[in-house]
Amino acid sequence: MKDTRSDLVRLIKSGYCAPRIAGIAKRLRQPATTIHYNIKQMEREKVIRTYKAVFDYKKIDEGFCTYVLISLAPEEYADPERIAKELAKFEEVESVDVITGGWEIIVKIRTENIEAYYGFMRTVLTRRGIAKTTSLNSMRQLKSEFVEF
Amino acid sequence: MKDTRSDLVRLIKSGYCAPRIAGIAKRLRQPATTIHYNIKQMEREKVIRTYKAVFDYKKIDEGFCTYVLISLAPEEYADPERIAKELAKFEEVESVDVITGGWEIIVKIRTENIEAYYGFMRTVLTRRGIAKTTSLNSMRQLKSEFVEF
DNA sequence: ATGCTATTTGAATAATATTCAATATTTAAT
DNA sequence: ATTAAATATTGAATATTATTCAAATAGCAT
Repeated sequence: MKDTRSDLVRLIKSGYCAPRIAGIAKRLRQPATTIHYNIKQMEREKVIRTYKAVFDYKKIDEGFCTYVLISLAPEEYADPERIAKELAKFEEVESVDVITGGWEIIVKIRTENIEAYYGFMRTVLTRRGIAKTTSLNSMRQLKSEFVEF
Repeated sequence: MKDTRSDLVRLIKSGYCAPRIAGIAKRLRQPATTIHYNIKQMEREKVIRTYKAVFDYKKIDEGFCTYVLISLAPEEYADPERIAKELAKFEEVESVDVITGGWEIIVKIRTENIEAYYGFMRTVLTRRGIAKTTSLNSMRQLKSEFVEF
């Protein structure tokens, strides 16, 4: 058996999907061409960024979810985006925001389990510029990516 | 002009999309029927929960993004999910998690602006059971829903 | 090796997206 | 209010894509 599944997951995690125009048209009781026109317009204007799949993350070995609050070292205050951009590159990272409040960055991370998270933490969240981290572990996810569980 | 757009946004925000099998097949250099078989399997097994659109949220009047750390009142400790579930119902809420650490719940909220957020905060985040909230405003989003900006 | 089950695949069909041209609606200027 | 220009809606025709089906192949347990 080929391992098609992980390739598939990787692709549809952030793209390779499309709107179901016929279904939308039926639901909104409008001609498919009208729906098509409006959606293409939103795509052209970049209102829609992409289409993607949402997973049951436990079933794709990303069941362990953590929010990490990051305090930067003073020398990074001038440009918190530098580190934020670096963090965004990792596939384990679902989201990265530069924030106000007691911390500079919040990152949402999905790994298989606590060991994998510990590994990520040690290799990534200990780099120069990151002064301190606070991990908030998700024990239960009621909603994610606007999708209720 | 009909207001097709907001209907459209509402629908594709959490569904009414599908994988582009032909595109995936070409990319992975595999027959479309093989891709189709594997994807249908993942759908049956509920590995894939749904397909959805990702937006440039500023362009759909959801540009103001906040993470809220919630401390529950002691009488809610036994069942933090009760309140978490309630919060998940609001369309402004992107995600809700019950967490470990200094707070019980973390919520990600998207509103048009700070006034709309204030309104949400006053009506929703002040209900019985919620003892204290800490708002972390997103000043810049580098990644969201696994999609880099 | 044998049989059994799960997966892969190509050919045929069904369904859907897209294009195009015509019509209707909105917008802005006078 | 009238007009002209730009934008949006729509049905019919076409192109593309998903899906079904049957056959072939590969994996697995005994």
